Amino acid sequence: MAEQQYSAKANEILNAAELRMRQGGFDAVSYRDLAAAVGIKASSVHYHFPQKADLGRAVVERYTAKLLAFLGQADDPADSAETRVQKLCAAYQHALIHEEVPCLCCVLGAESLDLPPVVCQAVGKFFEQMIHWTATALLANSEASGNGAGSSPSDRQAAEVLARHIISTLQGTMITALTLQDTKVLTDAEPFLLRLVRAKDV
Amino acid sequence: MAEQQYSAKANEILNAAELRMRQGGFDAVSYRDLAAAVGIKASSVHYHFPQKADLGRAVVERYTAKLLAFLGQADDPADSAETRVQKLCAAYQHALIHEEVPCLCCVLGAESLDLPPVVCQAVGKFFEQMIHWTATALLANSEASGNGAGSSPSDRQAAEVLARHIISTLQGTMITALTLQDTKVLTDAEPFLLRLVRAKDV
DNA sequence: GTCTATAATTTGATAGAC
DNA sequence: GTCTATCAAATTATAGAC
Repeated sequence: MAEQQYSAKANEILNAAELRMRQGGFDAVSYRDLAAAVGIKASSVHYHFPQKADLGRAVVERYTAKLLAFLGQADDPADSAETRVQKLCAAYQHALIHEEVPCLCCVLGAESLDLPPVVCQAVGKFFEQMIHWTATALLANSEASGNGAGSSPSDRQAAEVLARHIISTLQGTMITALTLQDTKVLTDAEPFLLRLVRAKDV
Repeated sequence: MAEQQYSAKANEILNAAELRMRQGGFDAVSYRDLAAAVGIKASSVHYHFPQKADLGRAVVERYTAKLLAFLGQADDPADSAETRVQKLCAAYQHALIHEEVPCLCCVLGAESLDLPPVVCQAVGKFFEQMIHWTATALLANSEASGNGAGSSPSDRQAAEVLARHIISTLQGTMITALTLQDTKVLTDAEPFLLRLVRAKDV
């Protein structure tokens, strides 16, 4: 969790690279365009990120850390499972509606089969961590309530399955929202997901 | 619905282009690679598809027609809404598990913001037609059963929302399945979706 | 329909000066 | 850290012969 992990200029480059990747995928990023976006030359961008695959990995890792930081502790006792999933939905809605680009790992995940290995691994780790956060968010609730024994292995497994489903649905709705140019698909998903969260507790 | 819309060689090219696009997106396709795949030269591929955007559009349109043909009539009275959604799930499972590549429009949809306009429009049309098929599949059931009045406008709207959600979820689970290298995410989605279909009828 | 040849551009990446 | 200069390779696309 070291702050200032990248220099100010390196962060500018990562910002520009993240935006382009979220618009058009890994191949949409070029050193020339990044250079122009941050006011230096392409060879100077290579100084900060020698290989494009390393740049890609850095973008994904920073993105993952940012999103998890926004979501906060998955087992914050102040929240219910429903509230936590709402927070997750809000994060995805903010990305598409206000930043006007889909989730980075939605775009990169779709081209997984053609991604440089280090980038592909970073995307895989993003999904693992997001699913872990969500599964914990679903479970922490039932632990806090009545039955003090914590969550059983089968509870954990059910939460994992539901968490994967929730993350997947959010990614998919972003794609449909993009193609139909209508963010309603994404906001409409929230009640469907919350229904599943509630059904799980019953 | 003209048969033989493309020559045999053009179809070979479309096959190769579809595979590459489903692996790595629109930019992953190159005339050189396509030429090598079908045993001719790049300039000869240009004879069949002068512009790359046209090639992309053709791939998407043929893909859309193929999938809709496989799904068949959305209001076949022999099936229930549940059976029809199962058929839809089966189509997506077949793509990922047996063809070992995700849905073409999952990949292209994710890079919508950077696609040539004609390709983007074709992808949008794919989603519209898939959602229309699914909404009809959901409604045809309640029409066939007891209340002979057909579906009310609010029924149609609810079916549209659910249809968009189902299509979106299938796309999203493909992405997660790819990144986790585990097709279970996709097969696990089916019971969640069928639950929503059943809940709608109650 | 397919070929050779070629054009014009873009790409990721490196060497070396300042 | 940033620059100029340069490279080798790949890209879409066209002209014209067969």
